[in-house]
Amino acid sequence: MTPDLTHKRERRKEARPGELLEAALQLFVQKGFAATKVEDVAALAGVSKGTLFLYFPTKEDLLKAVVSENLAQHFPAWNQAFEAFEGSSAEMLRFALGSWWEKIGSTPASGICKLMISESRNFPELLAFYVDSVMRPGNQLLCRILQRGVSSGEFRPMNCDIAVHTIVAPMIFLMIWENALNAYSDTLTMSPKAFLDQQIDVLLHGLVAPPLKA
Amino acid sequence: MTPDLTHKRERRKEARPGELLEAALQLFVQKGFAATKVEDVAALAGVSKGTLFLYFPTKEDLLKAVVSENLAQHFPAWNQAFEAFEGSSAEMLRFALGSWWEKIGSTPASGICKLMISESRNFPELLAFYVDSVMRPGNQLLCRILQRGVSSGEFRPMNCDIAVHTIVAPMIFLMIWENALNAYSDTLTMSPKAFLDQQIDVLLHGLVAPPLKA
Amino acid sequence: MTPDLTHKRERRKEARPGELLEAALQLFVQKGFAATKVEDVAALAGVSKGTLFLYFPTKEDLLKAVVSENLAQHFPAWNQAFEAFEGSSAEMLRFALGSWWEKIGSTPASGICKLMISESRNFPELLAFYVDSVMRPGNQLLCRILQRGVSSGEFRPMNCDIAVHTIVAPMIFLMIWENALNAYSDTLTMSPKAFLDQQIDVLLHGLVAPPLKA
Amino acid sequence: MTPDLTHKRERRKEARPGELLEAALQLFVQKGFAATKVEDVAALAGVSKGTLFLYFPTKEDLLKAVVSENLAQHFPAWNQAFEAFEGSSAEMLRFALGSWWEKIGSTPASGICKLMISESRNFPELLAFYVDSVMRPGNQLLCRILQRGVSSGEFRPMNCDIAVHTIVAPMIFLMIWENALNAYSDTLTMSPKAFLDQQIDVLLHGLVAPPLKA
DNA sequence: GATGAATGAGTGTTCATTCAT
DNA sequence: AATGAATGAACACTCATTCAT
Repeated sequence: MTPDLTHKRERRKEARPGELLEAALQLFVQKGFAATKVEDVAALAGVSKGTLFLYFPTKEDLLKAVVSENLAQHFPAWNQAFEAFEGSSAEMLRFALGSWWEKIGSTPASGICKLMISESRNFPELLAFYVDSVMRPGNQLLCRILQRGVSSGEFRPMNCDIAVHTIVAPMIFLMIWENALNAYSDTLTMSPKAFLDQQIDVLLHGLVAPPLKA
Repeated sequence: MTPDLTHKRERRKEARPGELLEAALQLFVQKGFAATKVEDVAALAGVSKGTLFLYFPTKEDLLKAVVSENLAQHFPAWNQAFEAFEGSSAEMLRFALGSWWEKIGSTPASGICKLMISESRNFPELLAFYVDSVMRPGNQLLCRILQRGVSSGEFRPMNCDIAVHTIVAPMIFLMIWENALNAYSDTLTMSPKAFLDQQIDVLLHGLVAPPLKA
Repeated sequence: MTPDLTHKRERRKEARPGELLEAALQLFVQKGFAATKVEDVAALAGVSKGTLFLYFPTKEDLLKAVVSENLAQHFPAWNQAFEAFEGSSAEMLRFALGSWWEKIGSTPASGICKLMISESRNFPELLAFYVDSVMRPGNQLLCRILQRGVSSGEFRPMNCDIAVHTIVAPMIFLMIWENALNAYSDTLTMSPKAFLDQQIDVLLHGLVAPPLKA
Repeated sequence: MTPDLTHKRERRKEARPGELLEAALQLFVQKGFAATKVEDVAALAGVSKGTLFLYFPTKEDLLKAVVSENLAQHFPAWNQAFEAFEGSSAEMLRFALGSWWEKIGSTPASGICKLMISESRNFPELLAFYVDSVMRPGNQLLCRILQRGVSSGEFRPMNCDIAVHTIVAPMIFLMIWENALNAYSDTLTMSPKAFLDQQIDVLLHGLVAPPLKA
């Protein structure tokens, strides 16, 4: 009757793991790992409980897959962009944060951050994996941006390893805001864009007013 | 030594809730609410499972008590200190962060932050309570500090409601660092003090080097 | 023998609730609701504890199902039989009690009576349901039988609403005897049939000897 | 101050077991043995949980005491009344039921009947005790009344052992009515007195109208 | 004697995982 | 491959009983 039914089904079959991972990410971020039922994940993905176990042998394996599947394939491109960038270091920083917001911060992938915060101590290997494949590369990239600015004299001298956290903190803040506080959004509203803009401004120029030109 | 050990039982009775809350805070922060067994909380507090339920009718009530008991007796004193403070606004900001680090950031109470991030969506009333009794008062105090600096001309004009988050982000970052990442402390080391110092420096003066005096 | 044993699983699925209800009836009647463990019910039905909860969300729901499932499909047929009956009202009464004994009194369903007596005050809604679907219809049917006899002059005039209880009391007595006292059957023996026969005889003719015909 | 305080306290002390038994009877009848908490019994008696265990080593012992304490010291007097009775056997029957209603049926002691029905199979020794000290003596007394009537020609010949149950059934019916159905009293109303009167009338004279005197 | 804080065995209920269909 | 009925280990919570005060 429907000539492409078999085709559709095969497509679905191949899409299954992805749909399950998507559903799992959403629920794990929302309720936490322990409080999420595999049956709910399966239901959200539109399959039965048994099917989930066809693709992921245990709930913990599902978690691991959720984390590793969502992890930044972005670094190669970002590193390349860093090498090719021709503007000022301030512009580069602005570009980096903007790109991060577009690819990660504003997407469901930002939930991984909350997930790691919540579950890191229950799954240390997962944390190690996350540190190695996300935190360290990310910090290194930012560090290189800062050092570029310092070398060129655009930025003040600084301990870049520490200063990196100054850049990272508001990113984490935003991801937590999006994924943990939106339940209370009636009174807690904030425009991420406006926040990011002001944030970069403060980062670059500080809170202190410049001395009046004499 | 302690001559009134005769009333051991009664003295214990008064100490119990506190000991249980301490144990619960530790385990809830470490493993999350759902993954923590009430029996483990009781054992860590040195009592039996039944005893816990003598003081907290349900596990959820225990969580609520953990959050509310650890919250913000500090604001009255902090608000007073703000009124009485006589130095510059930059010094006031430094003082505020230092005081926060001493009373909260470096203590087990900092775990509440991770706890709220992890459980906010499962317990919206708890989040509401936290927002009302911690986040809002805290933001208001910081906002007033910023406005004081702007009014006196010490700080640049700014949207203080947004800028507050710039102050808060590294505080949250530190609390998460302490309570979520310490499992990986071998490679992730950071001196909170050094971070805070540099953080305030950047906040005040920005990353950009000042123009050379002509 | 049974060629369709291939669908064993599905056939079981349909049989499960019934088997569980049977087991629950037996144990609830024997030990009481509170003193019966769901695990024992499940074991008696030949399934695991978890399976029981697949069919009945709580122990209390199981109790409700036990009561409602065992109730009074008999009234339509009995009412019909009443309309069609052609003999004397004494014969009708004899027939009614005999039919009740056959369908209810001598079967496990008679245990519902003890169950209701024991649990009525803990589950008032259950009692309401029982009153509405068993006691009231039953009393009404008996009342109509008595009124038929009074109308025809076969029975003495009487307050039928009260007299009904005179018919019902020995029925309850028998059901209690069967379900509560059989543990002591060594010394407490009674032939229900003989009791019922004599009972009807007394009901019809009384204990008092008829005056000698002069 | 109050000179008889010590006296009062001693009186209370001696009254304790009785108050506890009274409370236990009420709650056991109301909720069943298993569903009754010893703490509730103690509270209803106005003492603490610990005190109850001072008088009754276990909950089961409390049940046993409740049953045995409430058991008929009435038989000696009743047996005596039987010997001395001078009226007709019909009058004697009427007197017996009236006396039973006054001393037992209309008092909290009637709850023992429901209690035995509910718990007999969980506590066979208790049932044995009840059968020996209540049921058998009671049946024997009634049996003798019936035989007296048969011997004198006042009653028709009958199998008294069976006929006894015909007398007993409405008594049990009344006790159950009082102790199990009163939760539904809105629609289930019945005057015990009226019921007993009509009951005796039917017992003596039957439902069947006497043949018209020719 | 009286109390009530403490205990821990016991029970209702959940849910990750298995496997016959 | 997909299903969902079945399982049973695990956990929150209860309550009879104990015992220090």
